Amino acid sequence: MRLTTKGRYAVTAMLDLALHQDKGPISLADISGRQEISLSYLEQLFAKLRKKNLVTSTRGPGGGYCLTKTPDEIFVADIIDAVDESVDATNCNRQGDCQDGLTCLTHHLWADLSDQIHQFLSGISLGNLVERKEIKAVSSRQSQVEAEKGNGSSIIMAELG
Amino acid sequence: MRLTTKGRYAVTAMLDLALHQDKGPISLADISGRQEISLSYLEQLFAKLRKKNLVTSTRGPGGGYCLTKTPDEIFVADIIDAVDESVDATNCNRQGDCQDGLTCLTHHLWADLSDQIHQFLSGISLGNLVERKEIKAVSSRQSQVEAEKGNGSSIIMAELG
DNA sequence: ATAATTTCCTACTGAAATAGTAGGATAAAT
DNA sequence: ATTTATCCTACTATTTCAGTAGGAAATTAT
Repeated sequence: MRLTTKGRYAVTAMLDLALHQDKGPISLADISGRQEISLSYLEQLFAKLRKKNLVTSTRGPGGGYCLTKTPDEIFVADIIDAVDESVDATNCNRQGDCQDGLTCLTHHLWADLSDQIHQFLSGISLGNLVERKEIKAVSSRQSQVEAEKGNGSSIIMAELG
Repeated sequence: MRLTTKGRYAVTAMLDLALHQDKGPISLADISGRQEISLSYLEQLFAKLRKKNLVTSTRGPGGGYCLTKTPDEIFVADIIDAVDESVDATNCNRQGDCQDGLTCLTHHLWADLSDQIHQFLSGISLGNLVERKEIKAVSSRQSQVEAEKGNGSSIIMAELG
């Protein structure tokens, strides 16, 4: 089992999509700018997300990605699974054949742990995350930073603040 | 965060110790035989377990390793931690400085997940595992296999069965 | 004493995965 | 026609895993 930057990037990018979905298709360049994830790496992750039917794409100017379902119907577990980060802690892929075709001494422990993690992550939807106030705060901070980058003016934001 | 063979081996070996602690110091060769873990790799893992004061060692013939505390006082989380498999799912080691010194969009999600996993694994002691009937079953199977290897006779076991 | 056992310690290694980079092809809008 | 953006493949430095190898030091038994 691993949970590394890959899975975190995927969830972060999908959450970014959920937060900005009202603006139509969101380009990976936008997500890359806001979340500071390499554009090319994002492309590879979204290839997998698209294959798993979590997002749809439109090409050309004004194009980008949209969520296939509503944020409430997309769960963190689905996203992590889509980019090949298994949430399974057993060595045998839950087959129970970890020691010469039979179960190893700790098989049941890892199976239980896997259940715990999976239950937790499949209980949290993008919709849940969007509603969290800590995440709203981070998101609005990111929008400000991007706006300042975009028009090169910190005076406007200073006036708003 | 990762949970791989390393952490699983460590927990399995420690559980093996707990199951056989009545026989005095247990050699890594014994554990290696029963759990099918490379002896040399076990040595490296036990170097870490010893540093974290989870086991004590005695050298020479009849020597081996003993648990420092009772099985009820040793928790799975301690073991995994000892062999450097962090149970932390955040990218910033819970510092909250994952994006330019500030928290990234999904920081709180990974912090919560980390709490879940840690809570689960630090709630399970070696003593708990020893009492589980699935684990008792696997352990007695392993003892039989080792006995057959040892005396080269399957007749005796056939009589017992 | 000597031999056997067992821990202890360091260095090395093949394989795999991560986290990218690079370069270009394809499609759509202005 | 140009720009924007996805799409696709291949390459790569770094790290870690999981294990091998070889020997030193300590302890027990013969």
